[in-house]
Amino acid sequence: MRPKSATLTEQELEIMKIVWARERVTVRDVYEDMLERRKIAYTTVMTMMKILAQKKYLRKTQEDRAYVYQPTKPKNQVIKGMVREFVNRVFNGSAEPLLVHLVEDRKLSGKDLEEISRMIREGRENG
Amino acid sequence: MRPKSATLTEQELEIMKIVWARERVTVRDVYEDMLERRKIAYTTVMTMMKILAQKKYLRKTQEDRAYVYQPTKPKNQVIKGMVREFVNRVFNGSAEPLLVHLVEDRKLSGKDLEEISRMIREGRENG
DNA sequence: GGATTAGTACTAAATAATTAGTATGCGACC
DNA sequence: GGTCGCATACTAATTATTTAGTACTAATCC
Repeated sequence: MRPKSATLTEQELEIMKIVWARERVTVRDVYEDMLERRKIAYTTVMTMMKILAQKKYLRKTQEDRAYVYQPTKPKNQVIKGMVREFVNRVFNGSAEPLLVHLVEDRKLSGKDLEEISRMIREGRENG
Repeated sequence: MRPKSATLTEQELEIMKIVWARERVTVRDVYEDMLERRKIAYTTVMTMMKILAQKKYLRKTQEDRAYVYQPTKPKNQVIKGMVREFVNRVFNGSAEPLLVHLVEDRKLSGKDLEEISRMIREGRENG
């Protein structure tokens, strides 16, 4: 009865970050990337990527010996979904309290906010 | 080897929200609150609260027949930890991209940002 | 051609998270 | 005093997540 994660799990995200950064990867590519940061088995990476393919986050195409994996959804879209899920779960959907936390935690300064609000004002053509 | 959650899990958070809102609760209080939103067993709530007590999020004191539970950590502090964990995991620690997503997703308007940045400017005594 | 290498599929085991059943005790009520 | 309701402790089952081993295949190397 445990609910399946509606978004990417921690390890899935780790892998997707690598895939998005390179666009076209083999299991080996991802494996070697991850190995630099921690001990992990090749087959573990393979299993995770198979799951990501099942979940439609990756598309695989046979190419020479190994499969080549590519993301099916743009990073932006997926991350936005994760943010939305987080805001819903933790803040019941409203973003202001999140913002307050970020500021209190010095993740954002008033300067950052002004900068971004200026960006918004200037980049508002299509609404 | 699956890593234990460093922060509150989904259901744990659900319960903690109720506890924070009331400050002093019994299992039954939480159970009835949750029942309004979904089907759940009394013992399930009890198990979760026992876990939260083990994890030091709750403190229980015998009182009459049932235990009374109280939060040990303020909501603000715990939520801040969750935000931090999320920003680290998803955005490698930097908050600006999160902000951009929030704005793109219409969770925040330029007006919201300006408002909050004004609040910061005015409320900056101790830094 | 046999050994080595790199890849995949299949299988499975460990742990975390979630849910809940059963047994048991204690006070209230009749 | 027996029964009922409510509380807890203990136990356990289910599912998701993470990790990886084993067997097999195909290409490569000597």
